[in-house]
Amino acid sequence: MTMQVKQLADAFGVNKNTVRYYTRINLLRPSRSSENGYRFYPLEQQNRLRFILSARDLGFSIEDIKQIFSESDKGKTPCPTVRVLIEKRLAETEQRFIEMAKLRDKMRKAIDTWDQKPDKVPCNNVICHLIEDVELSNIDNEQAENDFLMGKRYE
Amino acid sequence: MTMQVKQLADAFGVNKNTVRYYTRINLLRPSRSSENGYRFYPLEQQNRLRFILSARDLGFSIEDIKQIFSESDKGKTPCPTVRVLIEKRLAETEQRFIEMAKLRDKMRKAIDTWDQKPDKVPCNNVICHLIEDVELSNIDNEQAENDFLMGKRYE
DNA sequence: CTTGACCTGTGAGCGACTCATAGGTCTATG
DNA sequence: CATAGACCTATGAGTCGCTCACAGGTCAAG
Repeated sequence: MTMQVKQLADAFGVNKNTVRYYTRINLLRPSRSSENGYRFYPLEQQNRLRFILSARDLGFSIEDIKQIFSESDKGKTPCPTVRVLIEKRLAETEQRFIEMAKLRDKMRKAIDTWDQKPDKVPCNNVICHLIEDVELSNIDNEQAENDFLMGKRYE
Repeated sequence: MTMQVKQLADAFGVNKNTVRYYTRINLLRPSRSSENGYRFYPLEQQNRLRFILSARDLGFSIEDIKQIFSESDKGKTPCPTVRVLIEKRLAETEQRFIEMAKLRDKMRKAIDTWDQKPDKVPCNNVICHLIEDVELSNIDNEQAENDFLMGKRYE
């Protein structure tokens, strides 16, 4: 029932160094063998790891998870905190999503136009004309694209 | 014509620490005052910075840019390398885009279902039921979503 | 001659791991 | 009972691309 590092890591499909890392930063709190210092993770700690992985999966940061634990460990409900935190993380994720989409489109467009262009040797001030020409054809109407990319919230 | 750090940074709208960082890692190679060691960036180096920023904007990594320079500095055309590298970076960007989209949807869905749910105090094995219940309703048909998210390549 | 705006190099911090190092412990087999 | 090999330990460094802090040197203007 109680597990050592490798057992626990294998049971949850994570790197054993990740388990050690979570232990190091005090997210997991195994008991220790007084003989050899080995960590032992009882059921409670296994549940803790399961929780950490679920929260991570939902986009919470390590700091978020620490904060959640700091409330639940006192017997307080962490739910209000969780509701606030996820809104922050969602906003960040949406921002990153938009940035990825823009970058993706920029790259695709570049590759597309480069197909027609020859390789060139660098000459005074021009290092790679492919890259340096991209900006020139970079007239974008960002807001329209944003509105599209954002999609609709469930309502 | 030749510029010091702050001038250069201001001219291109970047942090002066970024200019120093690029200099530190040998992407920029200013001349130095023999008296006080100050850096001076002539026109050639200003163009180099412009290039770095364009390449960065297109999703190239610092290592990529180093590689591009290592060819252009020898007078060789960096274009074939550039064409190969951007395909790699595009693949990564697409991957990250998909991950952001999935995460975003997961978070939105969670927030949506949480609206109906009460706050609860943690009790045996359950730290935050909001987070721990998400997995349960996590039956997704990933591939269909992927195909949608990927969009079409320009063809 | 002091103020304040510039400059220098180096080292640390960010996030969330992941790996390397160097060594201790346990179990099974010859 | 010795040894191999699979486990364990702690700690520090590496990843990426900056960004900032520190401690101090330099310069032009009032």
